Amino acid sequence: MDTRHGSTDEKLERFRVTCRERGLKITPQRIAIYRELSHSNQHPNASRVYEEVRKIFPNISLDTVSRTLQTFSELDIASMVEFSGEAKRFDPNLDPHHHFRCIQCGHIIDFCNDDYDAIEVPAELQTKYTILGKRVCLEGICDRCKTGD
Amino acid sequence: MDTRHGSTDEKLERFRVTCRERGLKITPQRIAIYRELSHSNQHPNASRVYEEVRKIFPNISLDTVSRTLQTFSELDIASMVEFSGEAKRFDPNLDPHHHFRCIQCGHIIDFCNDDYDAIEVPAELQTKYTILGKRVCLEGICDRCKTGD
DNA sequence: TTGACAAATAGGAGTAAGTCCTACATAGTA
DNA sequence: TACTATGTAGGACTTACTCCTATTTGTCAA
Repeated sequence: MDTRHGSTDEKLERFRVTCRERGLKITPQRIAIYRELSHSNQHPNASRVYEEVRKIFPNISLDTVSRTLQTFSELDIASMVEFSGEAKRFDPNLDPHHHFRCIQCGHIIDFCNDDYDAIEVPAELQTKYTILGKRVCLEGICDRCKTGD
Repeated sequence: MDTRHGSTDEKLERFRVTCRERGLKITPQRIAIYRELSHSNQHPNASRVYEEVRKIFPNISLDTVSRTLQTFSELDIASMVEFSGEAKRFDPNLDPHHHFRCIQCGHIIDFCNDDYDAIEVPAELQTKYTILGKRVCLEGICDRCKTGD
């Protein structure tokens, strides 16, 4: 899957173009971070990327890696895995339901939907893994943040 | 939505029964934590529950709240919001895709599925909120953890 | 090509959220 | 009612950032 969209060189060239378009300075650190992220298929966190990039830039700081990954996700150069980076959150609702989360205020809204409950797990996943839960996760801006903020 | 399944008293009675069934001692702290969780529709984290429960038990510790919520989710008295409680994880894949996450090793696997891409956002959500992303999140045990561990 | 300057970085301090440890307390039972 | 496994409080520790400030560096304009 990770080769569907071209070689590393192509990816890096697209990365440079995107940075220029969005007014982001192209620094060796950013290139190294982007390269490491796009090589990994582990959905790494900042610490993991930091450990790898440090092999090339021993003086890079974790803060730089953290900020850079954040910047990438804000500018749609990468995305952040939904709900990650939040404290453990608990839900007393045990019935099948789905989540909408506001990316601004973090509020999570439960909703029910029969069509979503009925989605099927692809056969190839079902044989390979033991599926224990399935849920549709929507993200966006909630009504409050849209109006008042 | 939070009243669909009966009054607070009914919930608490069911809670007591479940605890007994699973050999969990019924302590005043656990009752207070459960009550607070089931009153909230905020998907609270341990700190928030702690702040509330402290109003009734000023000496309760955050550790107790934390452990108790963890216990509740292990015994299916509550659930933990998927991916929460993990460090921010980043994904270089910007194409529509979905996530399977192993609840044992934390590994996240991307997969593509046209049916999942095609799911529609319910009209009432679409008018109320601005939907920016949608994804199916599956959870379970991955092939590695099933066999080797 | 060279400044100038806004943006980015390094390194250290600070913070949030949770987990570990151990002595003490108590719910459930016999 | 007394015993014991289970649970709790409080403090130390850990992880993963996030903030701050001085220094450095891409980029643009002359």
